Amino acid sequence: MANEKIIQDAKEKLLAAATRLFAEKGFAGVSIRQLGEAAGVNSAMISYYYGGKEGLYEAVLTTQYERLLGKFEAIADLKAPVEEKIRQYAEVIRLNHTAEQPLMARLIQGELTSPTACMEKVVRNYTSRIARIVSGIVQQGVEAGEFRQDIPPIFATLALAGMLNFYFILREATRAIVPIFSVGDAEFVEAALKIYLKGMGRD
Amino acid sequence: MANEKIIQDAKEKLLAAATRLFAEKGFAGVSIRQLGEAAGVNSAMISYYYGGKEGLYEAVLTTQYERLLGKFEAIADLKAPVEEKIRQYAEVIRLNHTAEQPLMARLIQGELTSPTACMEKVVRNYTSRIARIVSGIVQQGVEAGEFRQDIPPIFATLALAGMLNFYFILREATRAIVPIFSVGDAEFVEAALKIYLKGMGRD
DNA sequence: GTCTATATTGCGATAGAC
DNA sequence: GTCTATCGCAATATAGAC
Repeated sequence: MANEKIIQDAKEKLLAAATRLFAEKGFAGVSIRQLGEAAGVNSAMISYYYGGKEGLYEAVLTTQYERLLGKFEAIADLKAPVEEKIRQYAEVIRLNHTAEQPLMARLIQGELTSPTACMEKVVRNYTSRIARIVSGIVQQGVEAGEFRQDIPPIFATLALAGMLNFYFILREATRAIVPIFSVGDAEFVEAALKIYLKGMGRD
Repeated sequence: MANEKIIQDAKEKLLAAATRLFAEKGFAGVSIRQLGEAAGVNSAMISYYYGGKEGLYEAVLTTQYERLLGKFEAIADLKAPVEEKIRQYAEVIRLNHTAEQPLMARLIQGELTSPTACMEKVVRNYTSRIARIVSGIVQQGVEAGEFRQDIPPIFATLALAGMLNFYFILREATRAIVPIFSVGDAEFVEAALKIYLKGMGRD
């Protein structure tokens, strides 16, 4: 029905605007009035649809985490050598911070850095699930004899995730002033993978 | 004079309490009343000494950045092989997130992730200075023939900083639920250095 | 220097008209 | 479903007494 379409529109417009604004200013830095105005929806609708500002925030976080989780699961399920999976993982991280939804990455990183009290469970839940999936990929490399065996897979996972994500966090914070980031994201990812794949090599 | 001592005490107590509270809850998440109460100082003193909440925040950030910058400069100035400098750098990061001032690290990381509008210049200034110093250490390794030459030093620096810092960011956000972090920080740092030093090796 | 009291502004949430 | 109006509260900042 057309009515349901309109409702969906208002809900989705709120979700989209909230994703952007929360990412830019953090949960405490945005008011429901700003959220409503940015979405072109009356701010009272936030309570109506999401039960309040916190409910909207949780919806934003969950949506973005689910999207990311799905991508990592798809990579883990591929029939491919481990190096190819690692490269695809890196590419998801890169796209995630650039072309696709640059702000969503910032949102998740922000919540990671200083979690809102009420969101801790959500963050911990998804973080551990993602870590487990990527760790499984590294484990595959160890079992295939391609990766060294003296590093626990979860440590190797966190090292890789850190190399890639931290660069983009920093780039976002310092871009346009520091000349560091003039070379390009793809070049950094390539360099990081060189270090990582050699560092994890078995020989 | 005793009077100056007392003034200094109030200023310092505010700075110390603000460092802790801003780190825990972020800039927007703390009120000047909370800050004053935690410091045992009347909240009106914040405007008196620091010109307002933002001025206090800037003082906190600058103080902590200077502290960190000094440590990295000291390492860069050492007469030591590059591997030793890299290990000391990692140790500073580790201590910075654990024993010494665990919350201050969170504060800086938080500001890095989503800078307060008014703090962007401060963050960019210190970030670029720190990046340049650590990059100089890596450059030394390249020139000494110990590190590979096909990775730009600034990329190698960001990769190292990312491996180490991201782990602690994640640990802080997920600790006590996810069993990932039961093994210990020093063990992770050792594993990360193994990957990094082998990955950056010249052979 | 310190503190009380307060001016002013903005917040999140909701009752009630339509 | 949507919007206006408003309640109750908490925020920062400051004037002015001491």
